[in-house]
Amino acid sequence: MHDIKYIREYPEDFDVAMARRGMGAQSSALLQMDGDRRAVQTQLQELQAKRNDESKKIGMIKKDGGDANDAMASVARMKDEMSALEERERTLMNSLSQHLASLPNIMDSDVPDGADENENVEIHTWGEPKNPNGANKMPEHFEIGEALGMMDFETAAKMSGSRFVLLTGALARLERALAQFFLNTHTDEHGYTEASPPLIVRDNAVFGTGQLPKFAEDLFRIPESSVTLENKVESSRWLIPTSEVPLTNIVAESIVEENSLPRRYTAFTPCFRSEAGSAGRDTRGMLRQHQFYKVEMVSITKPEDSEAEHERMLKCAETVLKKLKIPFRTVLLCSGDTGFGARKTYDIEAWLPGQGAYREISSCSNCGDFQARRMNARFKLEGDKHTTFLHTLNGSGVAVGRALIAVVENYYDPVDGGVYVPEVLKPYMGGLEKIVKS
RNA sequence: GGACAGAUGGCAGAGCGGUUGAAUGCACCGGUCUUGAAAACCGGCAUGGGUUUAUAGCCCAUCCAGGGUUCGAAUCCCUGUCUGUCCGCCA
Repeated sequence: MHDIKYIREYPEDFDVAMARRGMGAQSSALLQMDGDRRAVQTQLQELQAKRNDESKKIGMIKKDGGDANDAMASVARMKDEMSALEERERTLMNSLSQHLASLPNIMDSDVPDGADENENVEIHTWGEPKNPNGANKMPEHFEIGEALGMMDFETAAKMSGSRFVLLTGALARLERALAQFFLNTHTDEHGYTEASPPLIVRDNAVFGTGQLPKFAEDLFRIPESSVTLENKVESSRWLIPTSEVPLTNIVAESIVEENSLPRRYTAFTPCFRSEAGSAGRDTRGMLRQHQFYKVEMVSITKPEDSEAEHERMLKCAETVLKKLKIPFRTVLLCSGDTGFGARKTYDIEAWLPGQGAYREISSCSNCGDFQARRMNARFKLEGDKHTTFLHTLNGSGVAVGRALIAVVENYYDPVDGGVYVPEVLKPYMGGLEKIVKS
């Protein structure tokens, strides 16, 4: 994990921005830390310059066969002071970086204030929810799936524990059909480049997207250790919690060509989450699993383009739900519900007749330059001497497991307990019209 | 898993422990020449940081990463990462 590029002038409202995140004032402490660091650095650099001069002299004297003892003694005198300064600089830089790494992203000014998800703001709705008030008792997806004999939680628990599911037959195929449909739509119609990324990543990748160091407990860790002569070195790799991680890290540590922007990637991958701390929530069914499939969209843009790209991405996600004819609503997350790395987030919530509620099926976030700073991802404007941090965005397009739930509940036929196949999925289901108990 | 070899600027590719941020070629940008183009010739062409009103100058750092030896490291030593080749195993 490298040092995060820090801000030199904190904007007046930086402390206000942090307060919206429930954090105390930061700017004066940061400026102080940075000032200290720079003072030490300047001192050190002056010494280094002197040392370099002396060393060059020694080189020249020795070349001519002269006596360089005076110059060597002079350098020797600087040594202690230099190593002390180096040590101090390292310490100061480390604490500054660590501090910066722990700070959340600054939210966009149009993110509404609010404590939690109850204060998110509805932007719009689409479609006619079946059973809008939950007046009629309608079955939930797990009741439908279990009755069909194609959704088996017990068998999955036997081999893997809780929060896993075994799909079989037409429901297993439905999952694959959804993924295919999403991917094809995003690549063929929305201009995304399909990627098939690694599912296991290193520390720095997860740090770059912001899940580390703060949210390590939400991830599945693969411990690794290598034994060296002196000691045992512990390290880790991580199962990706979302393909946002590998897709965004495509541009990590690089300076991309301006004319290659915006870059848009989509991938269909499993996602792994420990779900630590969510004990007791959504325990029934496959709404909240340790492992689920998701089609993800990631965009890399210039700063001035990220807002428009965010709206575009949201439309791409909404489009697949419209094509599936799943009623949904779109909400703008309030300050209390906006994630650590996001500047602004829209959630799309699909209507689930069995629950009589809208439930999250997609989350589209503009991260601004937050992730780019962490992973040092830049581009260079034509004619500009310096590089500029990119903006990164990610969105589910959409969660496959939850889309399956939505299809099962919205296309349920109470007459025979079957599930109609949505029109757009039929080509992927071998023309099957309806999933019924075999 | 075992045994070797390697990692240098956008690319290719030099580099004895000493004024090397780094030869040379290609690519790219600007100019001269030309009716225009090509060729030829001339010039420019990394990133981060410090200082500074300055994207002027000066300075520091960076030749995969982190340590070390040394007055001085791209060059020597150690560790890690990655790449290549061979062997073993394997979807």
